[in-house]
Amino acid sequence: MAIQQRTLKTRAKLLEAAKGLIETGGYEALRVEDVVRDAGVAKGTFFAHFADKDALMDQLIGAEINGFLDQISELATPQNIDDLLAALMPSLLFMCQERFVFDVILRHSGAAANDKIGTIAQTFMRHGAVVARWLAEGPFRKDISPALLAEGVGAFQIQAVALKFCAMHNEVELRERMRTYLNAWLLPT
Amino acid sequence: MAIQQRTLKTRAKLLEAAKGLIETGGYEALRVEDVVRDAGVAKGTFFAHFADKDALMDQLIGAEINGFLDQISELATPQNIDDLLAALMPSLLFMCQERFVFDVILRHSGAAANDKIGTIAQTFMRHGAVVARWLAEGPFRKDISPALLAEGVGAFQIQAVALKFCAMHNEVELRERMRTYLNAWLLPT
DNA sequence: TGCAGTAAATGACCGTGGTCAATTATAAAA
DNA sequence: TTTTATAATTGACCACGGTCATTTACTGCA
Repeated sequence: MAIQQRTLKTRAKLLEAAKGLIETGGYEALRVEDVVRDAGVAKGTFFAHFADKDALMDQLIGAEINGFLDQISELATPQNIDDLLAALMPSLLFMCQERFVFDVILRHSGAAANDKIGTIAQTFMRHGAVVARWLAEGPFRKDISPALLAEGVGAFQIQAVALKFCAMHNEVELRERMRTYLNAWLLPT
Repeated sequence: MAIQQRTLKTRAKLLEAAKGLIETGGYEALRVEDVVRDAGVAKGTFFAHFADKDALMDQLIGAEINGFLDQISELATPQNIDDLLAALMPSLLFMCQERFVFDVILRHSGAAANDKIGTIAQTFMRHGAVVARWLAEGPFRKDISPALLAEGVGAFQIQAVALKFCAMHNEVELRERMRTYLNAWLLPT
């Protein structure tokens, strides 16, 4: 039996309700009970559409990140650290908005063994591909592969955001820290 | 009024019970109710001693990591990537044992704004100091500060473990990935 | 149009982390 | 010793994510 119309409708209602609640209260305060109330369905229905609350988070946050990637993909290859930094900042700032969001992203950044790969994990691959292409084409170090360079950029992005949430290191701004990392990683002397 | 004897006794009982349960069932399966049952106290008592379940995890996991740091601290300064790698592997493997443990570590790796700094966050600082000293003394790149180099090593450690949990990249071993990172970061050509 | 089989939705129920007003133990002061 | 202040403990209770047997809606077929 094919997928029914109401299935799509219900899923859309759930997503719409969740988005509305997040707009007012942020991600951390989201409650499944509120989502199903606003969507006008029963609690069990939610879990027929999403494996768990985290799966909903994965979809919503993944969609946001994909938005940034759409923007980034249209850019010309950055020719220096400043341009690269400018391209990376928006998604970095998004990750910074809520500690909770950052934690969700960390949890989902890698696909679990036999599971289907999630939205956020997909964005990480997509992000890696875009950055690798840039690094291959731009004036950056060429002694290691673009893929490895991109992996490193990803690692430093996580590090920069993590330290942003850390009281001990707040005196240095996120952007400046990221600039320092990129210079050291991409243009060693 | 000074701290009472029974306070220390109760806390010790709770920690002992938790350790026992983790030995048999691992960290993820730990339940507060089981801890208080084994410790012979009421549930509320647990939360008088630990802000939440995560605070207990922070203490237990932090203690383990401090054990590795004690070992590491006695080592002579590594004179090459292989020796450095050998020194870093034990704690890396510990982080790998359970996805749940890795998530706890990530959540606690930075201190929250106005909170007291946690055990795991302390181990990260301690680890950074040890690695920075090594990198300052050893035959590694000198164009950037030892502190920055150590921060990078930390970032790559997280990256290596994260990819270990990711089905897409499992073909490369953790150790080899870490070696690749260290070579590229510490000895750029 | 009615029937059969399956997909979707329901909501009472559960597990577990966390709260708090009430109670009990402790130690200092009288 | 008795009183008193406060630290420590208790357990009933709540919040919220998640489950599942039952009910309802849909669709293809006779």
